[in-house]
Amino acid sequence: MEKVRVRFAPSPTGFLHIGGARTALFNWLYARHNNGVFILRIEDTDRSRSTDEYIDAIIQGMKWLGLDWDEGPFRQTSRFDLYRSYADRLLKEGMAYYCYCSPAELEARRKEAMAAGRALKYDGRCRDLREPVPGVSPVVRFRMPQEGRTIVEDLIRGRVTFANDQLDDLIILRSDGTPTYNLTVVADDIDMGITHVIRGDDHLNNTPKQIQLYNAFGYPVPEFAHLPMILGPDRARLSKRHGATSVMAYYEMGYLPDALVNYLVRLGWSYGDREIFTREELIRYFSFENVGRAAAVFNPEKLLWLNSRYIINSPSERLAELVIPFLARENIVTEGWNPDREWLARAVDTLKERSKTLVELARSLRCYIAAEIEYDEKARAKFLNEESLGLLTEVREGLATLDVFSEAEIERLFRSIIEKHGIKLGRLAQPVRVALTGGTQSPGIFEVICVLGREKTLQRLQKAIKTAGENA
RNA sequence: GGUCCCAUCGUCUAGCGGCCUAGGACGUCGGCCUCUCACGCCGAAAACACGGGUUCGAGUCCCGUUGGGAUCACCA
Repeated sequence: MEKVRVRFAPSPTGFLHIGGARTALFNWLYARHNNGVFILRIEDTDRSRSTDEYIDAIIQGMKWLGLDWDEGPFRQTSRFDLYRSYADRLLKEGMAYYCYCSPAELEARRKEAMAAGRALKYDGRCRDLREPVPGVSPVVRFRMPQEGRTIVEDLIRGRVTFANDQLDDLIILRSDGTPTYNLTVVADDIDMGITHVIRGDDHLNNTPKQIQLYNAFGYPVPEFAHLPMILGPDRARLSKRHGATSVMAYYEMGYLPDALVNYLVRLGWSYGDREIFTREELIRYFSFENVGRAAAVFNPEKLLWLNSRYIINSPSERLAELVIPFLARENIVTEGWNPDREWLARAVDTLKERSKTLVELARSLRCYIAAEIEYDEKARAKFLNEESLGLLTEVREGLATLDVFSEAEIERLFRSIIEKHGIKLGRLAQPVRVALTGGTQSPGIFEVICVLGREKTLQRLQKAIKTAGENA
């Protein structure tokens, strides 16, 4: 069988967004599953809206997601000669013609058609024009067959039939000679030997037109697979007004790329009851058979849950590395901070099961790293007072003289103190927690003490004892 | 408006005629665990849009209705 060749073809008129990322992902998965080739092609023929910054942003997004491509990136703006030759062929063979209608005329006729309830379609009045209209630079239109039907055999949708008389004589060359979308896609897909066109559902209506172009050029059509759209909570197509749609925004918010990939793939694809997959599993199991047909609502809560799962399952050493930029961004450390990695990993280890994002992880790391901690006012009032003063002092003295500063030894010390006073562990742990972290929520108190180390612990206890004294 | 697509819990989905008393996951609510918060564990509420067929039998097949979405550019 012919080697699978697929492409992701974004237009650089914005950042890589969630919808585009999923299209890229499905292409990538299909390529990898079939040991095929994944091509990145930048569709930048609309030069007024395309920018190099967006191209960079798209590439950055792809890289962050780990969607590596085998060929490209190709830019359509550097392939105009190719499109020109395809258009010329059509012109020469009478399958395309010059159209002299002005944009204003076209617009007027469209309005008219809309009012009359007809299809908004070019009426073909320049089809059989013999002589050029002087002083007008024409566009080139494709002579679309008007008889019969065009059938799209879609790997996801099944058979979709279009009546040819619904199809427009589409413009393939603008009046300035530049090619338009439908021409460039077909020319490129032919030229690049694309075997499977995997793209958003919004292109389904373009497909019969493109099939006619393939026919005109005398090339067999590729396989098509139209993916369902991703919707916002209001069931409208996901867009900026729904909040974060740029892939890199999820980096900023502390998401792991694998979590986003996992979430995106499950939006519209399933594999029995399974929710969490490694990349290798995704590649192994991926198939269009399991891709759904209905549009899916993007659910940030489930993504957040998945991210927390990925954080819990990531090695702490790895998380320690990943969280450093976030510590800097949160102003918890300064740029260029170079911690003891082993210590950081231990600190992360105590926090990762209570952090849903790297941002949360960074923030909760603050109490281990900061030189000074601030007390939460309510926590201070409730736990650093006359009642805890003695206990805090006892803990401090005990810790100061502990032979081995280990979790086991620290716990032994705590147990002996509560036994002596006949109190529950909470009565002792909470004041110490506030003393060491400033708040009432933290990892296990013995872990905290251990990670903090003897020096910092004693320092903070000292300060808390002073505060408790003043509060008494 | 024309054309095309879609339709199972709030959300993502399993289901490809009998295994469905409709399963899983997120979220929600209760409980357990417990030094706090989490994690984990147990449990609960929660869906086949509607109406016709076909069939011994329909969430599953067909038709219609309704409702959503996409598209109809010298954008891609």
